Amino acid sequence: MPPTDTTTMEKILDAARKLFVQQGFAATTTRDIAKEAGINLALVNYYYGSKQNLFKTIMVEHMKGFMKGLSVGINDPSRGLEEKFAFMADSYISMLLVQPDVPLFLLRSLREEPDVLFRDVGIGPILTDSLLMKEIDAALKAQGRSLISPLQIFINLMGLCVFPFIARPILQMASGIDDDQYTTMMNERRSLIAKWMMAMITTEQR
Amino acid sequence: MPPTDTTTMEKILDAARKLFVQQGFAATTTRDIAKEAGINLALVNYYYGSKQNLFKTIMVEHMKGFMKGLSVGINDPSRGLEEKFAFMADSYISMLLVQPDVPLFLLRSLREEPDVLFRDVGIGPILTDSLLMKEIDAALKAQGRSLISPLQIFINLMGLCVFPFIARPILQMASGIDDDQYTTMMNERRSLIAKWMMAMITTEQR
DNA sequence: GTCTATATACGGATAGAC
DNA sequence: GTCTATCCGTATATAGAC
Repeated sequence: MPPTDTTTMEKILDAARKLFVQQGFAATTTRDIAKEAGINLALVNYYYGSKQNLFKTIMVEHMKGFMKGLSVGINDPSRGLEEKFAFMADSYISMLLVQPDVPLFLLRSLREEPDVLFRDVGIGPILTDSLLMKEIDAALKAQGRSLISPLQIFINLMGLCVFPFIARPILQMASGIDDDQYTTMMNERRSLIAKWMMAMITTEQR
Repeated sequence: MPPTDTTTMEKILDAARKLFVQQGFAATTTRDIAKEAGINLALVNYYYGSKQNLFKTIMVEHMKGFMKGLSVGINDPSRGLEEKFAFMADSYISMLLVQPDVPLFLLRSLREEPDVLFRDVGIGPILTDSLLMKEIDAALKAQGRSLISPLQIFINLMGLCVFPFIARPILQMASGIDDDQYTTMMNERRSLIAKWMMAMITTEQR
């Protein structure tokens, strides 16, 4: 995206983002970051104080981006339930094809520093009163399946989108398919997921 | 599980397993391991040569355990398709409730050292000729949905089982539910997943 | 703002006594 | 087999010159 970087601060941030997301906090050194950014080692601390602080900056940035996108998707009044599923799946898959390492980075980071979630990102239970959850709930009730929590369905949506990217190495090995075939499959999921979601909701209770 | 450890080698292995799985390779020090095991620092290298080698031992151990369980599940001739789904989901969820950090550990490790997969574990495309894949394929064809790869369905199965554990922190935050409620939900999934899987397969093509 | 040089600490690994 | 002591490389961070 940035062919010619602008300021030194941004060079550092770009390098740090790339390395932290790929390797995590402990495996990334400030020397790696300085080299990747093409700047002097001392400048990392000059601009960002500490490695910890630089990491937190990257983490909060990604976390906020995710929450923002999610918030828009689950509260879009212009789309019905299936359209919401389709739009969200398509959006996530587009993002994941470009940045496949981000989910693992976020999930890993949240285990190491769960406090960041509500301290620096200010995350609350944004799902609870969302339009999407209301619509899922209504659809379930229409099928007489009110015993199932709408959250179960939401978890499925996220899992169907994200998991194939997180688990790509092992899934590709176990199935013996190559990179191109896998990417093709991910693109097919753009439209499949919404249909699967509706099938899970509308299947009759047994 | 082990209230009284036996040999020094096992003490080290148990400590290393716990810490590596929780924190990953880079964030875990040999000193941490020695302290956790209650043994002398020098003994780590005495028994396992290097931190790298100890880590690989743990990684291969978990990887083989996973592959073994998977191999059994997908080739069980005594169960039909829906029963396979139900059995596999139930097995995975039981394991994940006890060891929720293992999937993230494996997926992370495989990114860092993908070679270990076929070098030390000897993993091939075990899915390709499995009974489960044949059955999924047959079920899809029976619905006139031969355009969908059975692998897509398998990915869904794994995602529905594993993802809620990997993403637990963020999902719990976003929904505002507590630990007990979340565990209850995971237990409900034991029986839900197989039904969802069948719904995804048997829903009519549109 | 950017560089060199360095303080300070920590981590992996081993030598050698017991 | 287990311990103490230590070597040696590397990492974060900063002081101070330019």
